[in-house]
Amino acid sequence: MIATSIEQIPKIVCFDNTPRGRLLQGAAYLFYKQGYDKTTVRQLGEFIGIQSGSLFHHFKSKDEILATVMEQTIIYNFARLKEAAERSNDPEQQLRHLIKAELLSIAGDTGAAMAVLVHEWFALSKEKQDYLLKMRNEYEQVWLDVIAKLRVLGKVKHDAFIWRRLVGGSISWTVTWYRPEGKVNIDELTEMVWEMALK
Amino acid sequence: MIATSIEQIPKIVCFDNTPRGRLLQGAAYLFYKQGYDKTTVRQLGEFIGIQSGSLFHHFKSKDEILATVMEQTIIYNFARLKEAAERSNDPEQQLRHLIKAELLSIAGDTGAAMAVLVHEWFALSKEKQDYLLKMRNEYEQVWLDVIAKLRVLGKVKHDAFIWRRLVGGSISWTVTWYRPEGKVNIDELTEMVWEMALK
DNA sequence: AACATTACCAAGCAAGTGCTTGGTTTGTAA
DNA sequence: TTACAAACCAAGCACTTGCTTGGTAATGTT
Repeated sequence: MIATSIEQIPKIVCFDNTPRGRLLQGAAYLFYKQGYDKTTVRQLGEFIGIQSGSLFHHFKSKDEILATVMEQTIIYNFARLKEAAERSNDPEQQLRHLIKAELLSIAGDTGAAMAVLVHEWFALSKEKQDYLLKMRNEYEQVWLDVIAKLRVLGKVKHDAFIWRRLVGGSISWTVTWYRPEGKVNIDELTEMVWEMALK
Repeated sequence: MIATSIEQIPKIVCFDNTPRGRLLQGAAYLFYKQGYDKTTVRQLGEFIGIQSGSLFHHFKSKDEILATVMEQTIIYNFARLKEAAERSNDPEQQLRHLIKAELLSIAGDTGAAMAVLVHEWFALSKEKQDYLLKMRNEYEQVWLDVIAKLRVLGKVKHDAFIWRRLVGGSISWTVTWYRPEGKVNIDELTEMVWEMALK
């Protein structure tokens, strides 16, 4: 179930192939599988094939490793979301694209990293939380722009923030249950969420 | 922001007033505010006003404290959910009651304890996870029974499990954002989720 | 070849962790 | 009053943790 070395795990797209990138990749996987606190620097070192002390040549603290995993994940998925929004001019179709993009982030190729972002949020230091929250707000703004247009069209009646959180909840929660080999794929799931969202 | 002793915190309904109950109450609060791993037995002892070693007169490990907090929370909210289901015979109304009951669990009087259940799941040992999963299945069955009736009526078209997870996601996710002093109350939220859920 | 930079090792420190132990106090009921 | 169990204390053990340090190997550039 849990891999013993970094070669055996699926690649997470938001990390490059430098030593530093592989380190983040391994960290994301272990944090995902075991949680941040239960993953020791010794274990992480062994996993990617270096001494635990050598980790601190790349990052000055374990906390910074976690923060960087999260930061890269947000950056990558923010880009993906913006691309999705630009793929159409019709708000209803834009919404569909946003839903699919977010599902891909969470249940697809960056799933492990997104799970870390969701589950280990409180393990972060307060300052790093604040920093990442700013990036998160930009991300949310893409959603809110589309929702605003849907409200003008009368397709969304409720408060935009609350509505977004309910829809976002359905999507984010997939992190706890979705498996690619299960009975629905991302497209079908997109369709279901989309129908629910647009009453 | 974070209380320094147990007298200052709001009571969580699922724990009684014995020394053991207060211990659980304090643990739930600290685990909620700081996370399980960042809460030390020394801190918990100080919080409820005993020596850290004395905790182990009541529980044989820190892990068991966490598991008990979760167990009591599930038991309490399972009872609440069953009551809710029995409050009506009309499936649509039953659904409304279920939604409200679950929102109350998560965003209401057992919110802190439910947050622990959600966030610290991985901190549990594998055996305790399995044990609690069985209770969780009973809980889910209450939902599935109502959904089955809704499907017969044509009110729910999609797969029952997936549908439940999407709706449950919206509800569970409130743990990350809902504040009682915010712009919607539980009843309004219930209504929003209910409308979304029923096509 | 010479240098600079990046990547890493081996060893260990200081602090903190969950938990144990042997004993004392407090509550309760006969 | 006595008996007994529940509740708690004070001290500390055994271990793990993140991280530092002083040095070496690998890599790339000119």
